[in-house]
This record gives sequence, structure tokens and C-alpha cells, in this order.
Amino acid sequence: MDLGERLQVIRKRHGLSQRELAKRAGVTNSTISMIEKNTVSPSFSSLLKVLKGFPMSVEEFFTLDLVKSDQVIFRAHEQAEMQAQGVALQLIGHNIPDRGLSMLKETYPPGADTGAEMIKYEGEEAGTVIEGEIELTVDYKIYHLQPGDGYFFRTTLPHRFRNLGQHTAIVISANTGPTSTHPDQTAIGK
Amino acid sequence: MDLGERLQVIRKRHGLSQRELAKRAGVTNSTISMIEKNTVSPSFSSLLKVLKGFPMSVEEFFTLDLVKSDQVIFRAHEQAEMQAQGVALQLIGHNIPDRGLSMLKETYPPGADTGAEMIKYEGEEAGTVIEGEIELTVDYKIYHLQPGDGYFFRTTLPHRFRNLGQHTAIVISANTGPTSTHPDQTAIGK
DNA sequence: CCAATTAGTTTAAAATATCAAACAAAAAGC
DNA sequence: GCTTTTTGTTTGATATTTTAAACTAATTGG
Repeated sequence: MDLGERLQVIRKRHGLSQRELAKRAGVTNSTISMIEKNTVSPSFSSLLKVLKGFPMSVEEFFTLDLVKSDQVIFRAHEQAEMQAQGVALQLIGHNIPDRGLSMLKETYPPGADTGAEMIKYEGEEAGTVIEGEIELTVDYKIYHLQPGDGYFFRTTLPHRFRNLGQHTAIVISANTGPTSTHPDQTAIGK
Repeated sequence: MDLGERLQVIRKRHGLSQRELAKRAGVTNSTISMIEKNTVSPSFSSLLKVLKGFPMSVEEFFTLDLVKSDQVIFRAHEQAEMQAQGVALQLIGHNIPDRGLSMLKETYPPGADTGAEMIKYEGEEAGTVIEGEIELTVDYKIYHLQPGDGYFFRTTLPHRFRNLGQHTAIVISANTGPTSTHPDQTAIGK
């Protein structure tokens, strides 16, 4: 954070000399000079006085972009950074259309069963198994999911979840669709 | 601009005592005390040191919203529990509009950071912490999430995830929106 | 060209911030 | 209850910033 440079750039942008800014701010010109040269580290009160000379808020002062940059490109840069900073992401579901979102943490005791397959309205559902094992039936095809496995399907297809194992199973799921706006129905409907 | 109050609120939000923050920042506790009581007006260098203790950038510090607003996170105990045929469901987010769905399993090593807050296109994001601790910033408000806690927010708000803890953190998240149709961008963009 | 103005820099007192340590008050253990 | 720990506050010594004024350099105008 080069405070001095920041102040100087902004001051010049306003077309003010050190003395002119100092006068408006109620400080001496030497103060401005030293701050800009980073000879001193101004007190917060002094900084406030100086900014009043523009005038400019503290937030604005610190968030002002000194270099003109393209917003889109800035985003791309941020995105690259994030991956470089060690965040590992596993995409479980992909290619999605339209609709609302609900996320559920589902705990399946041994033997639990969502019951006979049922059809929800237009929507999608994705999920991943956190703990235990789950049997998933979608469109009359049977899948066995273990921790780390994920799934994605259209809720227009008949589906069912069962825990046939000996231990409790935990699934984190999210689903979209008209029913999502009615949590109760969604929950029971699962 | 009540600098003292601002610092105090943010410090407490981070769950730090004056001494603890001082230690991390490399200043004395008396400095923190006096700044918070507005007894002194800290030098910019001191302020920088203090913010490093969080850590937090100056921009973020001054733009952070101090007031509590719309609920963004849903604590473990706040989440609606539902039972359907022996399946325990915890509703984490609710009331959702329209859009597609993507689900991610996100692994945050200690120190991981999604980087500067960024704004995605129209959409929503919900999630829950499976393991470890995560610091979530949404719309310049900070939340600390622990296993069982969940969150929900509009991706039009600037947001950021960080793991400030010593252990790996795992979050299951789902998000909707136009970007969801582009898995790569979505994944990295988080 | 030479004074007069304006620019930014530097210097030694005055004002202020920071540190180290002691203080008070509350919370946590026992 | 009592001690120990943790919290935030205060105080005198030290370090830093701020001022006021002098200084340099460049520019403007006559």
C-alpha cells in the first residue's frame, strides 16, 4: 500500500498543488509533501483532514483504482488467482437450465427409504454423499453411491433414495424447480 | 468516521481480544485500546499493522458494513429440520427464484483464499460446512462458519471465502445462475 | 533580465502517537 | 469463597508526526 503515491495521484487528478490542498485541508504543505514522499506515516486524523480537502471519503480514497482497468479483465485475473491459491473444487453437477435452489442436509439412518419413486415438477437435483452408502434409483436404473460420489438428475424422472447399509448415511443435496419455493413439499417430496 | 468503533466491531466479529489482536498485529494492547476509544488517531502505519492482524486490507476495512442486515447465514441450530419417512432433512437455504444448478465439493487447505471479492452474474449460492472452519465475506460483512453452519446469498453481492484455520475445511456448495452453464468458470470463479 | 509567484523540500520546536509497565475489573478455575 | 487468568484501561518515557518557517528550484510577467 503506497499511501504517498496514492495521495499524489489523486491530488494531481484533482489539479491541486500541495499548498492548495493543504490550505483546503487545514494542514501545512509540508505535511502533504512528507506524506507523498512516504517520509512520515500520517495520523488517521491528518489523513481525514487531507481527504476533506478534495473532498473525498476514506472508502473512496482507498478503493479508488489508480489504474484504469477493464472490469472483465480484472475478473479474469481474480479467477486465475483463486485457483493458484490452492482452493480445490470438484464440480459435481453441471450444465443447468433455470429454476430456484434449495439445499438440504439429509440424514439416512440404516433402513431409511424415501419410499416409492415419485415425480416432482420440472426441476433438477444434485448431491453428494458425505458419509455412509446410498442406493439411488433414477428412471428405474439403480446406482450405489459411496462417500465422495455425486449425482445429478432431472426431477421429472422417478427416483428414490435408500440406505441399505448398517450405518447412517449423510447426503448433501440441492434441487431446483417450482417445488423449491415450498420447502415443506420439497422435503417431503424427496 | 468513527474509527475506534469500526475497529472494535470488526475485532469482535473476528472473536479477538485487544491483546490477541495486538499480538498478531505487532503492536501493544494499549495501542488498540486507545484507538478504539478514539483517544488517539493512529498513524497509517499502525493502522496497517493492526489490520494485518486480522488479516484485512485497508479497502475492506473501510468499506465493510457494520450494521447487520438481511440474513445470509443459517446457523446449525437455526436450520429447519424435516423428517420424511425416516429421512432427516436440514433445510439450509429456502425461498429461491429461478435458474440452473451446480454443486461443488470445495476443499480449502489452511490459508486458502478465493481472493478478492468478486461479483458473479445474477444467481444464488448456498452451502454448508462439512469440516473445518470458513470465513465468509458477503456484501462486506464477515461471517465465521463452523461445521453444520450453512449460508445463502445472491451472487450479485461481492463475496469471498477464506480458511484462516489450521486444518483443511470442506464446504458443499450449490449455486445457480447463467455462469452455471459454464462449469469451468463457475468452479474457478468461486 | 529580474522580480514575483508558485512549485516542492527540508529543518528544529511543538504536538501527538506508541510503548512498556502497572492498574483495575471481570471472568474462569478450583 | 479465593486465586488465577483474561480483559480493557491508564501512565510516564520514548518515538514519531505536525507545524512554522526557511530553503531551493522552476515558472510567470513586466
